[in-house]
Amino acid sequence: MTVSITDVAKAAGVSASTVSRALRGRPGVSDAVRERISRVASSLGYTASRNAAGLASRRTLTFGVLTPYVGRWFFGQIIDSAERVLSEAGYDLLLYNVGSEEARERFFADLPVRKRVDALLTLVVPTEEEAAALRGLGIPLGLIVGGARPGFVTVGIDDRAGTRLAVRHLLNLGHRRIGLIGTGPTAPMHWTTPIERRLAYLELLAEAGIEYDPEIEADGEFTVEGGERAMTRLLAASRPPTAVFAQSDEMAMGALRALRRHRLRVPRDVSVVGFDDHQLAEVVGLTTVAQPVAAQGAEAAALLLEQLRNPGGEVPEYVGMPVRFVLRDTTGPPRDLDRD
Amino acid sequence: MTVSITDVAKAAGVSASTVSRALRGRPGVSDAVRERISRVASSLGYTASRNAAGLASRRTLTFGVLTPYVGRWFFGQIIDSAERVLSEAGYDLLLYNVGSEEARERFFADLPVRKRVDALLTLVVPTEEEAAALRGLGIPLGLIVGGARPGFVTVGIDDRAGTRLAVRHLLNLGHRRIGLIGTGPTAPMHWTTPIERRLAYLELLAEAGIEYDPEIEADGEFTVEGGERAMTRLLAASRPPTAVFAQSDEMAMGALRALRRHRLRVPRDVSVVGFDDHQLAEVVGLTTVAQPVAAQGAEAAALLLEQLRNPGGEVPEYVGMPVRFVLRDTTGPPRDLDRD
DNA sequence: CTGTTAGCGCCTTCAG
DNA sequence: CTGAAGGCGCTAACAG
Repeated sequence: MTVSITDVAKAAGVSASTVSRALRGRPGVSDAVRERISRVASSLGYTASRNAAGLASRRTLTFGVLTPYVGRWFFGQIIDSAERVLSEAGYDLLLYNVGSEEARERFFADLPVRKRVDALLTLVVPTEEEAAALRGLGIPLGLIVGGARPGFVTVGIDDRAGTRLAVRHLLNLGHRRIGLIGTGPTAPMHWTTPIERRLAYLELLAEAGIEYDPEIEADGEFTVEGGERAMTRLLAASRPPTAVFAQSDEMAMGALRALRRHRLRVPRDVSVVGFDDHQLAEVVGLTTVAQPVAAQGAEAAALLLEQLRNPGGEVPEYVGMPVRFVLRDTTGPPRDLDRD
Repeated sequence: MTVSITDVAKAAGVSASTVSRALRGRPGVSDAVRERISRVASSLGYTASRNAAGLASRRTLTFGVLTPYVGRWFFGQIIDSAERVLSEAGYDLLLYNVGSEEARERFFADLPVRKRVDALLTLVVPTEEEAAALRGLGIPLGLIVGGARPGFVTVGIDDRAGTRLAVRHLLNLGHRRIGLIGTGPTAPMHWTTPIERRLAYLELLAEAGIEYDPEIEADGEFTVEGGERAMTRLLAASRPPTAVFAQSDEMAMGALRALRRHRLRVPRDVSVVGFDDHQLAEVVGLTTVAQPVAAQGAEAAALLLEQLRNPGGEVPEYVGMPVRFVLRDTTGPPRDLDRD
């Protein structure tokens, strides 16, 4: 039913090896024969099975991508850009969504990518154990996040620098009560982004001689809804903030929503800064810190491809991408400069 | 280096067949042996190669997903939800982004999924030729879109009904000059969504005795930026609209942005309705038509799985999902009721 | 330049 | 209940 290489070989009156060589453009086939074979192959609608080819050649021409979300903007952008680079290079992409604890365990228990992919790019930051399991795969590994991991080509941004841009901006405007929306204390330790951003926030407050107030820090779960709940909590503080730094644009948008519900004007009553430069940040006029998202996916994919092409070659351990402050409409001076 | 089934067989003192049977839970292995094998396998870190297994069994336990975008909200949601259902069922997901004309041609020329997937779900609406090529794969096929296609299990919504909800709302508010942002005349004919939505818009205008004015229809390319440009064009019309129906929330958000730039207030000066109920629609208070996006992906995946489990079984040709009108803050009565 | 011979790692008969 | 043999579709040596 499905046409195989021997079918083509017979039809073209040659051996299977010749068909294989001809179709893959390898040397050692006369032009005449090669052309005849191509014609026969396409008339029969033949395409080599990548699985079988991979089995024989030990190259699957497939990448694995591990992600905690597909539907969230940041991850979607990265998968999209990585896929473009890979398909351009002739690679397929096997996608694993390990967002739930359950799916994650299942993945690391089975490691279904074993012998199935030539390289793996992960958007979830592996625990030490998980990282070890991945290293055991014996293939090039890539990671996108704010800090390097041994054994992985890592692409990321300087979360601290980005955060400093955001918080410094609020300080320069005269804010002294600056709230933080990030992850709560339950955040997994291996996912460094929120930790780094929080530390930079604390650092800047300290530098400005402002005392940290836990009452104006809340967990926004890195989602719109979580950001909304977090902002609501901040507003209920005994002394609410005049400005808020949200660790992601999605949480910032949730915060904006909460403010609207409370009939508070932005930035007159409260200023808000996000992080990411989400596609819709411009639509809502959100002041934020931009990071090149798609570029990170493309770069990571390209580095892994390079590693596959040139196994002995040197690979950077960490590639940092630039961050950039983007001033829009959600930040302004505090209303009561003398309030604090 | 990488441990194979024979390694496990040797270590456990049995044959490879027995290992295969034991690990896959097939009958015909004594409990004692089965347990010994599992222990040995996991101590060796053995996982069967899905590629090799697929070659032998002719079942790849893999789904192919064809999509025009990954990073856009609608598609990301669908891929996400489909992936959940599939990984739950033990299937892997091979993702193909055929957004560019080039990638699309490459995909249909090679059909790299051939012999590589057990079923295929497509989020791009294939042309007749492409559909034929896919049918030639001889595997269950799924499609997510607003209309059925022969040979595909199709999941979708009633685009006309959804559009009617949106436009009727504007009419009820008293609007008579209602603009349309969708795709231009260059839209590919096989992608029915914009066509259907446009037809429903025209129908309703006709029913209301309003003459269609091409000057207040513009192409928004189904993106935020495109929507912004389209709205700008509508505002430049000799008689600008008092309300706009955007065929997607992303375009509607672009329209909102354009209105803000023009210092027009929403809904006082112009009303805007979108379509989709994007995650951030609530944040910007966008009135829209909601469709169950994730549910469509999950349903399509489930239907294909069912088809794989029960090849002879009956399959619905088309599964329609409900749409629902969501009233928020971007719509109101026209300012000058007597203006038109 | 081309064909033959061996597998790749696994599953599926078919014997026992 | 278990093992041996054969083959899935292809590529990689090795001969000519």
